[in-house]
Amino acid sequence: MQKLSRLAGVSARTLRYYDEIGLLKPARINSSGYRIYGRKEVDTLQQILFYREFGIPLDEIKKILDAPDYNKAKALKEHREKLISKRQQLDLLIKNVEKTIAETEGRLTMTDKEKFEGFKKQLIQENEEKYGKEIREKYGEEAVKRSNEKFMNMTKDQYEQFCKLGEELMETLKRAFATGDPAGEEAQKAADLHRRWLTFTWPSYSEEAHAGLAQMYVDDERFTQYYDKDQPGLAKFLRDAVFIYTGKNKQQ
Amino acid sequence: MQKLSRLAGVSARTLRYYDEIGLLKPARINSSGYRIYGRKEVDTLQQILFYREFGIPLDEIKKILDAPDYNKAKALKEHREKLISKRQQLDLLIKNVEKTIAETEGRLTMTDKEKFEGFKKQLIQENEEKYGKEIREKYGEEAVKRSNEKFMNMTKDQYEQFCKLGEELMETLKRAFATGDPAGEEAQKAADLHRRWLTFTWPSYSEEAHAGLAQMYVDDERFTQYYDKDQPGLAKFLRDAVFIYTGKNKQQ
DNA sequence: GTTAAACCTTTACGTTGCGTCAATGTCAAT
DNA sequence: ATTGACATTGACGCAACGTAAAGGTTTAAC
Repeated sequence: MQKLSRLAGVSARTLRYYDEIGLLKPARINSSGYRIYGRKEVDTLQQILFYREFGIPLDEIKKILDAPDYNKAKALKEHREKLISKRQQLDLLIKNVEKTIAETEGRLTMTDKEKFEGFKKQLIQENEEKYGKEIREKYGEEAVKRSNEKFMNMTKDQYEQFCKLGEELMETLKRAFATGDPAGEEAQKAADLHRRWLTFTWPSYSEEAHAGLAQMYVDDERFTQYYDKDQPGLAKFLRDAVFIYTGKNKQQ
Repeated sequence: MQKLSRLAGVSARTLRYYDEIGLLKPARINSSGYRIYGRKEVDTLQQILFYREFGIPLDEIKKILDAPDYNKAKALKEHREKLISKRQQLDLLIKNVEKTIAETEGRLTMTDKEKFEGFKKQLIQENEEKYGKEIREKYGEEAVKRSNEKFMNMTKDQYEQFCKLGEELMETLKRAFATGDPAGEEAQKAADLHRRWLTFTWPSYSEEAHAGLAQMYVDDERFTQYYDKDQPGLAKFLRDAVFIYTGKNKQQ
C-alpha cells in the first residue's frame, strides 16, 4: 500500500517495479490483488534506499541484500572504485571542454584584439556613463549588470551584427526623418531596428523599457547630442516613432 | 555507405540512427534505397563527433549545429556547468560511500577490538612464522602478501566462521582418525573442511597447493606438533586424507 | 443505498544511444 | 549462377522508473 510509499518517500510505481524485478516482494497479496507489505519489507526497503543513494544499480543491490556483511562492505568498496573512475572520466571531459572554450575565446579575442576588445570596453564604459545611472535607477543594479555581462560575452560575429544593425538604424532613421511622419512605414521600421539593436545588450525586452529609453534620448543631452549631431530633431523623432511602435502613443 | 562509417570510426547503425533522428541526413538516397553521403556530410559528422566527445546529448548537438558560432560557445559553457555540477554530485556520493565504509570498518574493528583485532594479528604472525617461509618459497612473495591481505580484510563474521570451521575440522578429523581409514567418508569430509578452511586465507585454491601444504604438515615439526598435540599421527592422517581428496594418491 | 473520492490493479509506451539479431535486397566478382 | 560483402527496414534490449489508460476496490460522505 501507499502508506509504505509515503513512509519511505518513494512512488507507488517504484514499489511495483521492485516487485516486478524481484527486489522487494510484498509480504502477501490480498484477495483483490493488493500488495500488502509488513514490517520486514519496510526494513528491506530502507536498506535498498540506503544503497540506492550511492548510485548502486538495482541488480547489484539485489545481490548485496542477500549477501553476508563482509560482502556488503566489499561491494561498497568496489562501488567507490567505480565512482572514482567515473569522476576521472568527468574530469577529463571537463578539461577538454575547457580547453576548447579557451581556444574558441582565444580565436575570438585574439583575432583582432585591440579593435574588438578595445572597442567593446570603451563602448561599455560609454554605455555605463551615458545610460547606466538612469537605467540603474529605473530597473535596478541587476539589470545593468546583466546587460554588461551580455555585452562582454558577445562574440565578434555578434558584435559585427550589432554594429551593422546600428548603422542600418541610423540610415533608416534619417530616411524616416525626411518623411516627417513618425507613424510612417520607414519610421516604424527604424523603431523596430532600434528594438533589435537594444536586445543585443539588454537582458530582456519590454515595451515600457523601450519607450522609457526613447524618452531618455530627449531628456539626456548626451543622448540628444549623439542623435542630433547630423540632423537636429532626430532624437525627438525617434522617441515619437518608438512611442507609436510600443503603443505608448504620447500619452505619458 | 560504410566508407563514411569507417572513415569516421562510427558504426553503420549510428549513421542510420542519426538519419532517423534527423541529426545527419544523407546527401541523397539512390534508387535502391542506399544512403549516399557527400563531402558536406562528412564535415557535419566530424562536428557531431566533436561535440559528442564532450558527452553532449544528441538533441542538443542538433541545436548547436544549426546555430551561429556565438551560440556554440555558449552551449559549450553551459555544458561545462552541467558537467561540473555532475562532478559535484559524484564527489558527494563518493564522500558518503567513504563515510559509510569507514563506519562499517569502525564497527567491525571497534566492537571487540582487542579480542578480534588482537587475535587476528597474532594469527597472522603465527601464520607467517609457521608457513610463511615455506609458502613464500613455493608460491612466491605475492601469494603470501595476498593471503595476509585477505586475512586482514576479513570481517568479524568471516573470522567467526573461520574459527568455527577450524573447530569443526578438528572434531571431524579426530573422528576420522578413530576409523583409521583416510579414504573413508569422515576423513574425506575432514579434507573438504580443510579445503574450505584454507580458502578463507588463501587467495586461490589449487589441488597442488592443498596437497603441498598437507605434506608440509608432516615435514614441518611446528605443524606436526600442532596437529599431533592431542592425537599423535593426526598430521600424517590428514595428509593422507588430503592426498586422496586431491587425487594425489601418495605417488609423490 | 448510492455515489464520489481516493486508492489499487495491470498493461504498456517513453526516455538515451545505439548494439544486436533477423529477414531480405543489391552489388561486384568469380 | 553463385558467393560474399554490403545495404535496407524493423524490432527488441538496456535502467529505472514516469506517465497515462482503463478499470476494480475500499472508504467516507451524503
